Amino acid sequence: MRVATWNVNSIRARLPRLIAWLEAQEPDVVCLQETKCVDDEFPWDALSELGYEAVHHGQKTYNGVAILSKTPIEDVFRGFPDDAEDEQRRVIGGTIGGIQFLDLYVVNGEKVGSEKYERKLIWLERLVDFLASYYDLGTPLVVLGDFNITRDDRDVYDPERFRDKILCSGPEREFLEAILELGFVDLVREHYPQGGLYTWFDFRTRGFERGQGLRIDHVLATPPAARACVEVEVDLTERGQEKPSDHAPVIVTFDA
DNA sequence: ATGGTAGTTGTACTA
Repeated sequence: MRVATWNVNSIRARLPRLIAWLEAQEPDVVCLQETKCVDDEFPWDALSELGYEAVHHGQKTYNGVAILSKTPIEDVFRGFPDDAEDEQRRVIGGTIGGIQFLDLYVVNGEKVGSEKYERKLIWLERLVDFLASYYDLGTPLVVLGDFNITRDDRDVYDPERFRDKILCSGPEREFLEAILELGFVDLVREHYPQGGLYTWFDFRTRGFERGQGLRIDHVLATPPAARACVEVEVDLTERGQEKPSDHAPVIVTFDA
């Protein structure tokens, strides 16, 4: 089973690329972030024509997550189960082929010390509580998506430039570590311990053209899922296409 | 310390 995560930065703007990428890569499961649309604008038919069933938790203009799958998606839930408000749609979960998936678009946080940053930390605390209380972490579970956090300096092209800045600050990284301490394996790190493999490149600084990126998209797996992982790839070719997202897809392969 | 681009939107906001 080939499983991908990709922040598409608007599924409507990215639809031509998404279709070409699905045809080329033929992943079985795709977790998307930043769909930036409501259900009525979601490209159900185009995805169905490619053989994908989809579940979506979207909103106008911002956020939005979706799971695409060639086989049935079961036990779907949208948002944290205890979130009555759910104004920012950042979470969707489901089970495919006996593996549970949790697709996340973590709050960006704008700038360390800002109000959005404080909301990011509160959101992350809630995520850790949710993972610890909702799941049996001895079962196959993959938590993946745009975490908007670098794990450590190996994930930063210029660590000094980003020292204690947003996406790299200590408190953010501590929440990512807290998730890993629950027993998750960071699959990209496991396969590329040397670092220097990035998933996001800032449009503003022409980061991709300069090789200046960050690894902020992650695939975290519980031990039974991690043991089945045989291959990990960041699709930098996609990031170099015309009209790309600012994020590259991350693809992992699980042996059946 | 700041800005740069992109998407959606509507003449600002988020990333």
